[in-house]
Amino acid sequence: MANKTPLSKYQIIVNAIKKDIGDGILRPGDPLPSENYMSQSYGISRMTVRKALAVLINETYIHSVQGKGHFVSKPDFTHFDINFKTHDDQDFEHKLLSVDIIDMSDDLRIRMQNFTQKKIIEVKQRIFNNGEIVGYDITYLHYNPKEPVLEKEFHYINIDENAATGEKIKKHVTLAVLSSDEHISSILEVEIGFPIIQIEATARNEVSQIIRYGKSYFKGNAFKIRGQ
Amino acid sequence: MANKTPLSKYQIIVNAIKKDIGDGILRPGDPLPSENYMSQSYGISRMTVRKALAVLINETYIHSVQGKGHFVSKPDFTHFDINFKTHDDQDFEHKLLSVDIIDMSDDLRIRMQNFTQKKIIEVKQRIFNNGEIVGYDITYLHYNPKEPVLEKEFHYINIDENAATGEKIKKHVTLAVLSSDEHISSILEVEIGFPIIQIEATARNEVSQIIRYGKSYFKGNAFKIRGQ
DNA sequence: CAGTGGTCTAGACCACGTG
DNA sequence: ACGTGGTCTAGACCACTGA
Repeated sequence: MANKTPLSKYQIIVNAIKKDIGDGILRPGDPLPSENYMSQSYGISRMTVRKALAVLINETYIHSVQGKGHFVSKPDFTHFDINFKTHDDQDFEHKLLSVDIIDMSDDLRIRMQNFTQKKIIEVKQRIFNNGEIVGYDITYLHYNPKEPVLEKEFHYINIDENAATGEKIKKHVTLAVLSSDEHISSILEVEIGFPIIQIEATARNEVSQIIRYGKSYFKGNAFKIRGQ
Repeated sequence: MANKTPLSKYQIIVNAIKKDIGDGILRPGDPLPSENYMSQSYGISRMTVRKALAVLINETYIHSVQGKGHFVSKPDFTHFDINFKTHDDQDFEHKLLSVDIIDMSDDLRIRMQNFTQKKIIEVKQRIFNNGEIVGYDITYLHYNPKEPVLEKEFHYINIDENAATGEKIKKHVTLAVLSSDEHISSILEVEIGFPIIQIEATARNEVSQIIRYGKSYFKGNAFKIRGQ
């Protein structure tokens, strides 16, 4: 019944504040006691209080404003932490179908808002779970003959490329629902009309140039989603 | 061109490690130098190194294993951080339609796996953006006459109720696609057959009892999704 | 100005993993 | 026994807010 390991000091603070929020003692917008106050009232160091607050910020219970304090956040009904995982909680396997350097089509030029580049890298992958195909992905990458972009891409795809200068890649994902057409049906091995979830992903650099554009097609029944 | 505020020491470490991961110098599974090593090699305190690592852990670039070290994580293609927001990046507004204490239907008994409770709280909300209705939500909550559950629920809905004891609520969200039927069409003001995204959310307590069950219906075209 | 959070230090002790 | 990460301290200085 009792916990085997006693809770750490910061975890006790975390739980106490969560309870106050849950009980409505602290309500959205309310300020928390200051770090120094909590440090003294709990009899612990300020750094330990900050560790507790960091956990709560990370879990979006609160947020901080420099010079003002920490405040209880509004519960966010619009946010979900989603895992595209299968029922048995296994990861998907990605199998490369092809990597090509192709001429940009007019459609791609428009989608990637790039009218100067002539060639682009196209990566096609099939996505499997437990031997069964569950998805199909096409990704287009900016082609720069000087850089081993593909290498980089396969090393670590979710990277802020300009991290060294502190610049951020802005990613955008759109989810849509459609019925499988002949092409998708043949790849995913489903009948035409099967519900498909299409995920369209765009990555932009600091100056809003699209440096990556991809589309994934998943079987509508192929995944499980876990919410925060 | 230059940054106005110089980067903090921990941010420099964060960027350096991100760059090494991006360049493939550090690859998934690789260990990072130990905290003490980085502390010495960068000439900063261990706590500052830990702050940098905490940021990288938070952004899922790395993970730690006590007694062993920090390791570069595999890029996770199955994870998305989703915001159900509108194109203008505004939040949705939730407008309460009704709150009732109702008799459990057989269907609900099965969905909530509760065959002892007779009554349950039903909360219906419509979800608006910019004056336009974009969604509809029905949530069922465990009814306990002794507790002001509703109050609590409206204070803060994303709460770990048993936080004080360290117990966790397990939440589960399922996303499905369907065509609008007559009922949904009348509420969301769309024609029958309109693409609808249905989100089904279940919350379980420590002993896997379902304490909350809800369904939301969103217009398929009503949202934008941001991926991590 | 005083009060707040943000960064950083130089230690300490503990828990865990491996040889 | 030793190296790793996890927790914690008691200070320090800075940046920002608001009266």
